Amino acid sequence: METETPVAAAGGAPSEGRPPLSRERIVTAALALADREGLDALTMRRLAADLGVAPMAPYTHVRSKEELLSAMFDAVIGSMDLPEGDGGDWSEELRSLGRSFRRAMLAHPGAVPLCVNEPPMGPRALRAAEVTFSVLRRAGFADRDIVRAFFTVVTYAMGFLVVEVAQTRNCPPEEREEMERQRKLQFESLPLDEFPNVVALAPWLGHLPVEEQFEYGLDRLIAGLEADLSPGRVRRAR
Amino acid sequence: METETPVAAAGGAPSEGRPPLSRERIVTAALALADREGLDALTMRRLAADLGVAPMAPYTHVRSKEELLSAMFDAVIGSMDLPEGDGGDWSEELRSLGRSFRRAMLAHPGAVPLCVNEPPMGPRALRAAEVTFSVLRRAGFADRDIVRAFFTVVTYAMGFLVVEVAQTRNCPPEEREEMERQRKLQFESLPLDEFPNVVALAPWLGHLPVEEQFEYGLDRLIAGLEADLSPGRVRRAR
DNA sequence: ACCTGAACACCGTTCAAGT
DNA sequence: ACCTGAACACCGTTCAAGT
Repeated sequence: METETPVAAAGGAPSEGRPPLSRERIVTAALALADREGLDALTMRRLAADLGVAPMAPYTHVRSKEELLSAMFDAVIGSMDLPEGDGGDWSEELRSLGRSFRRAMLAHPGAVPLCVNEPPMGPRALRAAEVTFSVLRRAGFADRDIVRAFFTVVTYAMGFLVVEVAQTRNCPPEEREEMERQRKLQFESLPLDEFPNVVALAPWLGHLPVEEQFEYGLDRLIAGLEADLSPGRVRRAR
Repeated sequence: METETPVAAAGGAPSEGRPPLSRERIVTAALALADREGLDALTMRRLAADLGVAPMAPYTHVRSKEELLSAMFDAVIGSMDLPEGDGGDWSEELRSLGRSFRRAMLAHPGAVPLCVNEPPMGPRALRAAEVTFSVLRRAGFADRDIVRAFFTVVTYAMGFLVVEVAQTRNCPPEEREEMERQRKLQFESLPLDEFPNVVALAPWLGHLPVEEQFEYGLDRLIAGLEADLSPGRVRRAR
């Protein structure tokens, strides 16, 4: 988070001049730990150790581990870059919001798996939602479709991110190429009569350029929304 | 799984006439446990207890908990209903594959969070992938776009499901209506000057008909794919 | 109000034995 | 080959104390 207070960041002696615990300090430390070693390594006990404090101390500021996880997710989404101006093509603005969401989440890969727990509607995430709603409203969507379109884009982006970081986390970049080659070979060697398409597509299935794939899906989704809006098409009743 | 052997399903005495452990029996029991009490309750120790066996016994058939989770996910996707005929509108077939995926996953809600670990490309899931590829090929997509379109639809469906079951799990149907009313009120009471759209959309944000929302996104996505394919539009180079 | 320390009821997995 | 039992190094959270 950019709101992080950098005071005494390099934790020195355990109990000397240590700033008092606060919700924000706890969330920041939790994000740092999850980013460094993965969400599984984020343990209330390890978190307390990182903060130089007894295992139960964080519970004064956070009701439970689950509440902490929610706060972490909300904090990351709250750090999204949001467009300022009200001008420009709505579809380009929506695309840019999608990219912004991905960028913010990738800055804290440890928090990405939290996507699965709840839609991004926490206190700090609300600003991003508001901006997205206003973009869709100016595009001409009806109230109901604004909400539907919003959740559709969010669903796509979350699904993508969650799989993206899961893939990149459990396989360091050095082994990456080798793994892709392995997977390609595996698909190629399947029985041709049973899996003709999997075999034929093996080269593409082995190596998915992640950036391009994100853009492709986002493009198709927004094109689909555009088609729903365009005057040449009959709007569905209700 | 429909391949489940129903022999001695009602586990009686701990060590009398019990069928020998097998990978399949383990996966089936693990799915049953996860469906009943959630993925968090799926513990190697509890699983062993359910199977009437020592904590370490399952490890003879399964290398680690992670491997078991992969097998569970693959088994659920392998249970998808797949269209037989090669006829019909490709977009309708794709829609129906999306629905089939959701139906299969919802039949085992405990396995849904596993979506985040890997794309559905395991041994049993491959049949579903093959069918989807063939539908997209007949639609006229180039090899590369077949794969891109496939992963886009899968990403959307997985993202949707993961949030859907997370929402329905930690809130029983009785409390559901009350929670929705609460959320609506919460959105309505936000400062109007800061969140005009969130306030205006509160009724829709409170209550999202889940079935409809899934169909909406799937429709828009497929419409977007259609637009990429239609002759009236210039196909992108490369 | 904020933090501590011991304790409870759990985990996944290793390892050496058993049959 | 398949299963057991004890053990190791952990969990989240409750509870009674401390300051």
